[in-house]
Amino acid sequence: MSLKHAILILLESEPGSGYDLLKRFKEGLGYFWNAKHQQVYQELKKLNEAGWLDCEAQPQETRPDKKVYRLTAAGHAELLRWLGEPVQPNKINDALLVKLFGGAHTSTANLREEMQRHVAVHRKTLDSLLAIERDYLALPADQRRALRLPYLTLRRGILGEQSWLAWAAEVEMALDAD
Amino acid sequence: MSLKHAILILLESEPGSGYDLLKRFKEGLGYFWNAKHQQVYQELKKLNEAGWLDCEAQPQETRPDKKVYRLTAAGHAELLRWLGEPVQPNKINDALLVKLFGGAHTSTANLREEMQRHVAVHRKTLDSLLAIERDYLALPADQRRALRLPYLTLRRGILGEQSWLAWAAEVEMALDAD
DNA sequence: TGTTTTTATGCAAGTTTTTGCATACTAGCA
DNA sequence: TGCTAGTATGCAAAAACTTGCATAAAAACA
Repeated sequence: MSLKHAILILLESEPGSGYDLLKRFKEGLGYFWNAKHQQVYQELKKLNEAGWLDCEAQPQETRPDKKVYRLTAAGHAELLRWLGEPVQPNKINDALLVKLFGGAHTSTANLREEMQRHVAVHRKTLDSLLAIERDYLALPADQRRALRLPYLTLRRGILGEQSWLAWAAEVEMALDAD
Repeated sequence: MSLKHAILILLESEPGSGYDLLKRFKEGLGYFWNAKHQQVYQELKKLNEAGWLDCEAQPQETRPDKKVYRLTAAGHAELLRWLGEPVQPNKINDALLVKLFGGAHTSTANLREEMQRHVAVHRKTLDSLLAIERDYLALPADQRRALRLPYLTLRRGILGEQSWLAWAAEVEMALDAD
């Protein structure tokens, strides 16, 4: 599992607290790796106990204290080890498709509504991904170069969402044919 | 979670044993809902205890006994309830993208190899989905009509894999530019 | 004849993830 | 002034899922 390694990657580029990581997840990695705050805090604790992270409490005047984590040498080594190892192909668990698969037992209207809800979500995601892409493309060449691998993951999101919406159009046509 | 409901859907169309269900998973649902055999057997036990399934041991001469499960009225009601309820949008956890996101800490050659492994898997999946589609399209109209919802899930698989491969071509180009 | 695959089921232990609850202070809005 | 959103962390329990082990007989194959 890669929550561990997602965290290592984020902390490798910059140390931070659990809360910081959660914000960074939302901006980038979160599009293809989801984690609740409880899980991130737990995982940080475990990674710290395993010796992959160091933790330093950072007192703040007006806010609760931050615990700032950073990679240890062992953590860095583990990240490199993981990067050198093949990751196994993704398993997909998609409840919407399960519902559609069994959709014969419910009404077409119900399926149409369900699809519309999901279309709205996917369109919104696509919009925000395209906005990120516009910002990226406006960067100077050296910064674009530095971010070219995260950009490829962004492209995956964009192509994936576009493909999803194209499929949804097919589904709509098929359901309308009833 | 929908393993429960995936099982209910499969048993609604035809009663069967855990082993039967596993085979049916492989042929269809398994492309978008994964479950190991242990999980299916456990889940059947739970669904039986919850009163959604009935179980009847079916002795066989040459084979170990089969436990054939079928929906109860309560199970049927639960399936309808679930179908009427919105499913929440899918969460994606894709380790390959995590690796690519953090790929700056490893070699381009390593990333290229990783991509090639995944391309091979996705191409194979796409091929088998296209083969299923060919069979479907060769069916007489009434059978095609009966299977039109599962066919839509097949289309999702096909469009998704094609989109994945198009993305992989982009990645290959980007990595070659190094 | 020996090996692998298929049929058929399951326990036990571990890991991962979710859900629900809990605290506590600040800033901005109405 | 009271409400909502944001900052910042966590425990405990449950649910979901994986991994490893285990049995047992038949069929297919080489």
